[in-house]
Amino acid sequence: MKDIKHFLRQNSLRPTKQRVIIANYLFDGVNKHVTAETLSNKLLKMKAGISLATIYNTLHDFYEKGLLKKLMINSERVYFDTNTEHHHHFYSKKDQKLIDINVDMKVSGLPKPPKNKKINKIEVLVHLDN
Amino acid sequence: MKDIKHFLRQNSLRPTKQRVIIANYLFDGVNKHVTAETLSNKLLKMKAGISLATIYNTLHDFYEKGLLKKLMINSERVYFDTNTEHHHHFYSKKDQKLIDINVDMKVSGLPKPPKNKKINKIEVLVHLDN
DNA sequence: TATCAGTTTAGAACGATTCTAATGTATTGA
DNA sequence: TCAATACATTAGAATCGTTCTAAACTGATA
Ligand SMILES: [Mn+2]
Ligand SMILES: [Mn+2]
Ligand SMILES: [Zn+2]
Ligand SMILES: [Zn+2]
Repeated sequence: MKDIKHFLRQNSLRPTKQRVIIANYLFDGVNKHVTAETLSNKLLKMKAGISLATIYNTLHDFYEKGLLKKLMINSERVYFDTNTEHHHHFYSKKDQKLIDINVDMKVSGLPKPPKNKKINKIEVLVHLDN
Repeated sequence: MKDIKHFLRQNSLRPTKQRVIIANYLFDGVNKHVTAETLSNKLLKMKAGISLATIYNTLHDFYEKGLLKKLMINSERVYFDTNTEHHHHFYSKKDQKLIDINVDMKVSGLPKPPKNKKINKIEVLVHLDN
């Protein structure tokens, strides 16, 4: 992501100082799973104090533009995923960490969905012990 | 569940009035997915006003005795499942409803878990559109 | 039936998230 | 270039599901 400002404009997002900092971090080429809190901590370490309100706003703005995926695997916090391809996860509750499963997995033996309902997507979550 | 009092005692739970009412409803032979709120509403309709604190306490007590499974598929509320067998779900976000998938499903192509980690369980969640 | 550990309860506290409304800034068109 | 304006940022309040607290209550036991 060389020109983040251009990238943001392409996605109908004004390249404000805060968005540039956050986008530079999130879209550096390494897929990430962040929460508002982990992102805030990371930005503080980078000496970029951005208010929590802006962090929430920005994550949602990026999500609405399709730049992030939202993962709701846990009732205490929302994860945002920079990998927007359909994929699955390993999840360690102990570490509160997600790891992408990008390989092609198949789910067989799936029954028909209930009447008048259509399958949107299938999510496999592999819980790790330790 | 004929004798709920006996059932509760067998599980090291005192058969108090509130627990008997809740257990009678939850373990009537029909599997259910409840949240504290849906359970509270159901009990109100049955003219059994039980405080929310007791509902949360009781759900957690039953969970700790292995009588309920806890499902965290959604960041806004916790579901408790009376089906404690390993199984999967259809989920309709619109209806906020879960439907059990009891048939034998297989997930193939799963990669090895990360070093020093062991797979605890695999959960398949099938999101429905409407 | 007295005792007491366990239970229930209302309401306070908590924590993630959203909202509010005041202030600041990117964009644009004269 | 530079106001005018629309959009963005922010601190702090509000919200909402859930947990905690501490006082009143009750089931189990002897
Ligand atoms: Mn968070
Ligand atoms: Mn609930
Ligand atoms: Zn991912
Ligand atoms: Zn179920």
